[in-house]
Amino acid sequence: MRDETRRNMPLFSMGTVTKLTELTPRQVRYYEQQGLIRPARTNGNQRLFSFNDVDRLLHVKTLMEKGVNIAGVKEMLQKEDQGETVSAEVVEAQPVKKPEISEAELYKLLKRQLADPSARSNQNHLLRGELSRFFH
DNA sequence: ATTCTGACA
DNA sequence: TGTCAGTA
Repeated sequence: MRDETRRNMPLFSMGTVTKLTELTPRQVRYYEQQGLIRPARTNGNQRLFSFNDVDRLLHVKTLMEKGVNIAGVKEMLQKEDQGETVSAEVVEAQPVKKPEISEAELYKLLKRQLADPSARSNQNHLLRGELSRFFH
């Protein structure tokens, strides 16, 4: 199947996403309300995030850490969605380059997560299960 | 055990 | 944003 299709495949649970992004569930839900992401839902109304969602979330995170507010992040992601390049001062913040998280970076994150021994018998099994579908 | 929505001493 | 409540 097409790569874009794979990247939009609903795979991850809230728990997995919060561990992958280091964001709190509160933040993830809030960003969704702001229209920054639109994860799919299970029959039980549970969110199912795609690779793209995680990617965007990480993007949002780095932007916010640079002092950009929701309005600013919203504008930047919106323009990037339109294919435009966000260079800097559209917002009341610091100059933002091109923090677009690369797939390589995302894979590294996932790999570390899967290999992390400190995270004892946690839910790596869960993550593996979710990813197995992606790598099918 | 997890996640969800709504609400605010 | 945190957090507690009452569900599904």
